[in-house]
Amino acid sequence: MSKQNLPVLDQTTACCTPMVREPLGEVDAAELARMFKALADPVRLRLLSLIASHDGGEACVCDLTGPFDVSQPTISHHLRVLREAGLVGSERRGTWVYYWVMPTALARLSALLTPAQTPAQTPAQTPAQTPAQTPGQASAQTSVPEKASR
Amino acid sequence: MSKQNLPVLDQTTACCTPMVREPLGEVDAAELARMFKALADPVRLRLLSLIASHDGGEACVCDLTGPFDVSQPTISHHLRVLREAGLVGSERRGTWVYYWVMPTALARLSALLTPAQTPAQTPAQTPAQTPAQTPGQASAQTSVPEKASR
DNA sequence: TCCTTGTATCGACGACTGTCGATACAAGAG
DNA sequence: CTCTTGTATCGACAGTCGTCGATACAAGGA
Repeated sequence: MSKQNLPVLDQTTACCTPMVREPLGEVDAAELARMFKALADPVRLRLLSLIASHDGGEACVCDLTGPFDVSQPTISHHLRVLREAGLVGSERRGTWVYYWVMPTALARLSALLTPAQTPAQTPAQTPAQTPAQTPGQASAQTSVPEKASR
Repeated sequence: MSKQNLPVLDQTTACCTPMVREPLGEVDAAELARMFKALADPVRLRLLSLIASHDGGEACVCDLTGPFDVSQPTISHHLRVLREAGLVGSERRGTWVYYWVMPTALARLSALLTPAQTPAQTPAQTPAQTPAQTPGQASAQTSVPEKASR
């Protein structure tokens, strides 16, 4: 925890364009990676979905410690990670502390991962051996495409 | 690398429902966390955007090692992480190896993070002190909401 | 055949992360 | 005030991750 104490990520700087359109800059990539890192844990993912799907869009911590096998300090730690990534907000109300999701943060990540605007068809599945541009120099690569499976 | 050798994640099992609708199961959360973990690095995020925004939707590794400060083995390692998470595919064509994004994988994560179907208004920003359901027992919490900022 | 270039794997090392028990803080009840 | 309950912080520890140099493998050219 002695790394950097950037207080809380908020979505003011980086982009909302799908990454298919243009490559990410270093600064945007670093900030987005911090948000994805907060999502990169099964417990946090379930916590987030539990909060998001709860009545009223928010949940008390006492509703969140039950469904998990981990201890209460661990749940508290995960909630802090989600909060510091800007994915949830929190508020104490009397005895209990409530958490809710930040829809703008989720929407931003969702938009980033949107494959394309044109909903034509999935252009993968076989990359349709478009030679694109041969990296070094032009050479007709008519060799058999061989899966680099491992 | 001695952990588990699950070969490559493919999107056959888990859901495509936004997590706002229903809580994630343990199995789905674990698999989705593996995919988000692959996105949780600035270099991998930039690699993915570089591949996705490249001409023809695919890029040679030789196009990808240039824009980064890290070494070639590190780039190769990151590409492998992306491939084993099911986010990109790869193929050797003669001398060069090409990578492309898997749009279905990205679309699945994007759908999961979609805040809501109803595009009414953002229900956060002030959680609208709905008492929802008092956790332990009914008690009128009319105390002032105080931000649990840190 | 040997040489060169492109890419992947190996082994190592430092940094970070998830988890725990112990403990501290916050707020209400008696 | 003291007690109880809900939540957060503190250290510590094991496991994982990102990075590197060295090296191996793949493919084409001389």
